[in-house]
This record gives sequence, structure tokens and C-alpha cells, in this order.
Amino acid sequence: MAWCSIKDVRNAPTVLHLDMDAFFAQAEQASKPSLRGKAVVVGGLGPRGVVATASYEARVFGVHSAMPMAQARRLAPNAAYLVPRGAFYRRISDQVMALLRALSPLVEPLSLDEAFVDLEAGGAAWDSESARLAGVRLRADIRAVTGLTGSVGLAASKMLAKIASEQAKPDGLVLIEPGTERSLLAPMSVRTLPGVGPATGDHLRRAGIATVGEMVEAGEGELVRMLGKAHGHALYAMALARDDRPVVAERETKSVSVEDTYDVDIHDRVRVELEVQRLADRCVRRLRGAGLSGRTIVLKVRRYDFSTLTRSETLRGPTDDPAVVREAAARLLDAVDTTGGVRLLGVGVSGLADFTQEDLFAQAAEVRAAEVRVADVRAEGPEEETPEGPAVAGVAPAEHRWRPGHDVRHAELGHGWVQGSGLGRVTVRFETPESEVGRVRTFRTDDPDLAPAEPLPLVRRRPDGAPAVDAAGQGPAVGPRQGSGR
DNA sequence: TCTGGGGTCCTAATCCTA
DNA sequence: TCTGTAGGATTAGGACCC
Repeated sequence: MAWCSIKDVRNAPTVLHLDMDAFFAQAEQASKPSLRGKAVVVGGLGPRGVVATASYEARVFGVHSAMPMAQARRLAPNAAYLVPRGAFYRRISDQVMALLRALSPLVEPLSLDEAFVDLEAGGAAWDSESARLAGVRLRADIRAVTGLTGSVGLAASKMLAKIASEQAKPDGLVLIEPGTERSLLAPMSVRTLPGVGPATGDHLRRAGIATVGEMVEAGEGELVRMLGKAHGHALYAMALARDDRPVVAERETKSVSVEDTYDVDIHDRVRVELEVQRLADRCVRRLRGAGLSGRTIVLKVRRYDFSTLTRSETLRGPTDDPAVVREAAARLLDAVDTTGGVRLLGVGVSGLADFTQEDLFAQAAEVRAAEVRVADVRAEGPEEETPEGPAVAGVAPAEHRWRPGHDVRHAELGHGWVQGSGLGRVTVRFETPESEVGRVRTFRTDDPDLAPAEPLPLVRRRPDGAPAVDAAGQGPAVGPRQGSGR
């Protein structure tokens, strides 16, 4: 609420930004002793995959996030390439977020591995010394509970705290003393400021503006002229180290969407239509899972030449009816030319409400086909995300179960993880987070002794009964196996 | 051998309505 | 009743973020 009005902008460095270091890659290294100290790249392994996270060892070779996987393989051919394990990372993230919430009720998660904390609101800090102490303790607690390292930035605003944590990486803490902000920012690249990406950066560079100091010299009017009202004003304020955005604990979702990039462009119109229906269903499952409904249906199409277009339609009222979303998506697709092929399709819903006000007109139109459709939807079952994503041509289902990096259990040899698979064989390394580097064995992909397994906790529960931060059922006893063989 | 997936926010054009 | 206008809603696209 009004804990931070414009006129009492804080002057103590009590905004904390936490950023876990190379989070996905670090989690994989912690879980797999044989990968520690090695180049690890996590991302999509298909022909059109990109890097989600590269370990610091992989970054030495020039591999970085958002890089096409093929390019990463050229730069670091000997790195370990793994697919992301969302549920595993989420469990660790929950533990970290629980530690943050112990510091303050005002925690603003930005993603699984990043969050802002308002230390002042939680009474955890009030000046530089107390803030630094809170940051040091937090890093130690994260280490103890998750076994992973995170970097902490402390400053008087969100922007500066984020810049500080960036400077602290990896495994460090940086505090920006109030009063030093402008001189600190002045020599930095304009790209340091949040909201300056490749396009804005180029724009500024062409105008001879490369540093934050030069942005200030250019003046607010010039920035507004170049970048538009909202962006210009906002960036000028940032350049002056003015940022009074509060830490916001609850942010409501504005849209829900799903999209798939296909390994091979789809040319067949019927297949395109089928995929759109599938995506619409998946989107509705997500929507319902979040207890939401929405009015605006959005279709996204990326064509063979990477040109991307969106088409949207706003209904009379919010819906979470799969039939309604499917039909809207199909209508939108009717207006799109897909000859030449599409590489990506997506379906989204925005204009969200947390209740459903059925569109009576659409409902009326539905009545005739209702029985058939209801039967369809039931047959698909409740909220069951298909983990495979887009169909991969030519991969047998049996091999598809063994995804690189995923945990497995062998009846005799115990716990391990898939190092690779293909040609009817799967290679497994038998090790656990707390074991020595394990040995490698190869099996037939249909070996009955081999089964998918849940990831093991990275840190065993402390025997001294220390404050157990049990955010998500983390513990040696893993619950009943989740159905699908992820 | 190009370029994922899930989001947010902003802008501009267009249409509709008061 | 006609017209001009202001402002909101819708639509599409782009930039940015992790």
C-alpha cells in the first residue's frame, strides 16, 4: 500500500535483488557430481532449440542464453547438453522464495531464479549495515538449504539493486551506497538500464549515445523525441538513478498462452488447423488450472521466413470453454495465409477474469454439437500437460522417454540419470547429489529394470533440526511417482 | 545451421459512441 | 438532426525481460 509514497523515497539500501547463478545449469551440476566444474548447457535439444542457461564453465567458450543450440554445440562441442527440468527447478525455487519471505512479506518474484525483496517492510534492515548483514545471511541460508549459490544486490531502488546483483555475479554481494548512484551509472553502457534492449540500444548508439551519462546529457526532451513519451520519460528517470517503483508482492496474470515451434515447418493446412485446436485445448487447460477465464483469444503464427503475425478476437464475455476458444482460434486462422509453411503456432487468452461469464450467444450456437464436444473434452482428462511438446518426427516413443539429464532408477544399480539415448540404447550414469562421480552403463531402451525417477533433494535434511525450510515436500521420501514418464 | 517459450508493456491505427 | 470531437475499446505489431 502507501508504504512508499513518492515524497518519501527511501535513502537506505533496503531493496534486495537476488539472482541465482546460472540457475538451471547449477542445479544440474549439484544434482550430478560428474558435471561439477564442467561446461553444462541447458536448453531445447531439437534442431531449433536455444540455450536456456549455460554454466560459467560453458560461458568461457562464448555460449550464452538465447543462443541457438547448434551454435552452442559448435562453440562447446564437449559440453553436457541437457533438457530443462521445470518441476525440479521449481522445487528449488520454492525453497529459495520461502527464505526470502522469511525476511519480508514484500517479495516480488520475477522468475524461478530471481526476486526483489523489500527488507525495510519486513523490518529486516533499515540502513546499510543491517542490509548487508541480511544479504550475507540470506546467501548463507540459500547455500545451506539448497546447496546452490545466488548473488545479491542491495540498493535504494529496484533498478539499482538489480544492477548491483549483476555486478555481484557469480556468488557475490554488492551494495550500492545511497548518494553514489549517479556517478556509478554515468560510465555504464545504456544497455545496463532495464528497458534498453538491442533495438533501443542501437537507436541510441546511432544518435551517438553509448553511456548512461550521455543519456543524461542528451536531455529528457531528446529521449522522448527519439523513443516516445513513456519510454523516453522512464529511461531519463532511470539514467538519473530515479526509480520509485515499489516492490509488489502480488502481481496478477494478464494473459495465458502456449506456443510450439516445430522441428520442421508445417505445410499441410489440415495439420495446421489440428495443431491450433491442440494448442487451444492446452491453453484452456492452463487457464482453468489457474482458475481464470478470458475474453480475448489470440492466435500467433510464425511463418517459414520468421515473419510473425498475431490475430485476435474479443468475445462478449470471458470464457474458459475449450470449444469456444477452439472455434475462435479456428476463425482467426481462417484469415491467415499459411502457404509456404509455418514454424511456430501459438494460442493465447487475455483480458482475464477470475470468473466465467459464459457467452450466451456462443453457448446457444454450441448446443447442437454440445454432447459430442463434452465427450471429447472429458476423454482428454483433467489438466494433463503433454510434456513432449510438438511432435518430433521419427522418434520412437520408447526412446522419447529417456531425455538427457532426467533421473532414472535401475532395479539393481540404483539411482542415476540419462546421459544420452538413441538407436535403441540408453546410457545412464549412476550417481546421486551426495555420491562420488558415478559409473556409466548402457541398456536397451526397453530394459524392464530401468524406470524414470524423481530428482533427489540436493541437500539432505539437517540432522540438528535447524529451521527446515520445507517449501515443497522436499525430503528424502519422495511422494508417489507422477504418472507420465518424464 | 539461425533465431524457444511465456510473459509484460507501449504505440499507433481504426472504429465506435457519447 | 447534423457535425465535429474526444475518448475508450479493439486490433496488430514491436520491444523487452528472464
